[in-house]
Amino acid sequence: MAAPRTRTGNASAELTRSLTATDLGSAAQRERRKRILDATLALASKGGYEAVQMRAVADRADVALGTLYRYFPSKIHLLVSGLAREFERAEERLSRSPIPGDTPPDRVLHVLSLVTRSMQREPLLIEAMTRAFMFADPGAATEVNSVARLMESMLTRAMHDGEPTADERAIARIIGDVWLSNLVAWVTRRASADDVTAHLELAARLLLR
Amino acid sequence: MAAPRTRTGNASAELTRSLTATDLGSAAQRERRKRILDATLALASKGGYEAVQMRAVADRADVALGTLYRYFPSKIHLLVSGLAREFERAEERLSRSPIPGDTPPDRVLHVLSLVTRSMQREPLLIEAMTRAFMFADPGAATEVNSVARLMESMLTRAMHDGEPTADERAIARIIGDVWLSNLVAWVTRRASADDVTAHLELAARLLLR
DNA sequence: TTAGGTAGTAGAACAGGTTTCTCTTTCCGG
DNA sequence: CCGGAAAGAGAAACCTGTTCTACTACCTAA
Repeated sequence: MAAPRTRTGNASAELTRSLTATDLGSAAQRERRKRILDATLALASKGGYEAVQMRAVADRADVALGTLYRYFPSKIHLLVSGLAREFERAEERLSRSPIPGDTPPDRVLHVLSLVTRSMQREPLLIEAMTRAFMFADPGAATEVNSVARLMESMLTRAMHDGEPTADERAIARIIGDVWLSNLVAWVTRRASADDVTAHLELAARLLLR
Repeated sequence: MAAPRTRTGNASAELTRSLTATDLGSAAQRERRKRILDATLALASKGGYEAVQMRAVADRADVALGTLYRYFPSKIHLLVSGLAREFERAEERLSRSPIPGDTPPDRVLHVLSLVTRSMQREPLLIEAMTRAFMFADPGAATEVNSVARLMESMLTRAMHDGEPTADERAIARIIGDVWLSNLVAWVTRRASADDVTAHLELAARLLLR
């Protein structure tokens, strides 16, 4: 990034972690956090990664720059936290009704096709969140991890309701890996949305035969 | 990045592309390009992505900052071009002797284990190049593409000598995808080198059974 | 009530990627 | 050899992520 001046001090070891939703006692704080993430996603939707500028986010969220940094210690934390919130919402939506599809691979592909559709609906938003996720360094591991967990749980749940077997879990992880790599390829325009879908279907076919 | 001021002008359409090795007629230019990439890799080895600072690269390569930007229009182009050079060298080395391993999956895993070993030998270098590759935007598509091509050709060649079948190509691509995703997980310390190896072996086993 | 700590605001300051400007130097066709 | 274009040097300027300072508001425990 611009000038990640060699991080000083940092004794409390909590300085590099975003304030998670549960940390925030006061309603005003939850409200602030929501405004910040809303502003982030709005800017990302409109102009992608580069449009998510910290001053712009702070302005739009009606918060001082210092406050923004208190809630999210870097642009990466901010965007990945936004991604996590989107995943949480998606999982909530998914859990409300059974996932269509007769076989596990069908259902996995159905879930992933939702993402592919959102790629076409909100390309800049997906670009911003994907690039942040991929660019993250260990300092944002907590946030990245929670996204990875959500992703995996969505995929394993799609395979079937009960507890997944080890192989099923492995397959879900591989499909998730293919999906991530293809997302990256899509961001750099090396692959179209149709390419991504085709590759995912092929992977599912090869893995679940 | 810091200040990718909305790119102005850019009429020649060549401004956003690195000078490839073959573009460079003069020996002095090839030499300059080599010095720049050497400096880049040296700094990356020592301090990872954040240590590859454009002014530092220019200094170390004994080149003016403007010249550096003439050769590589951004830090991302620079690092991804360095990665491409490494891949070319690796492919050259690989093509000199047959790849060990009795079965296609064995050979693919052998090739990938070379990378895993280099991850342990030069973690910061791998971190720098991986993050640049993953963070790339369409402006660096040319460079990213050439890396992707090299990677795929290395993997398909590892499977066996002749022309690969469509399924083989697909499998190589999937394994490459798994590898990339795991590289990212390794960079954020969500996965150890052993985890990466284990996941790759598992993927190979599931795909090539 | 009051001292002290926490969260917030406003704005300056700093760092590093990128651009721009102004020479010099090098190269090349005539 | 000559003049102009292209390439390079050097340095300032600009933009945006990040950090820091000074100040205010509020909340809580003594």
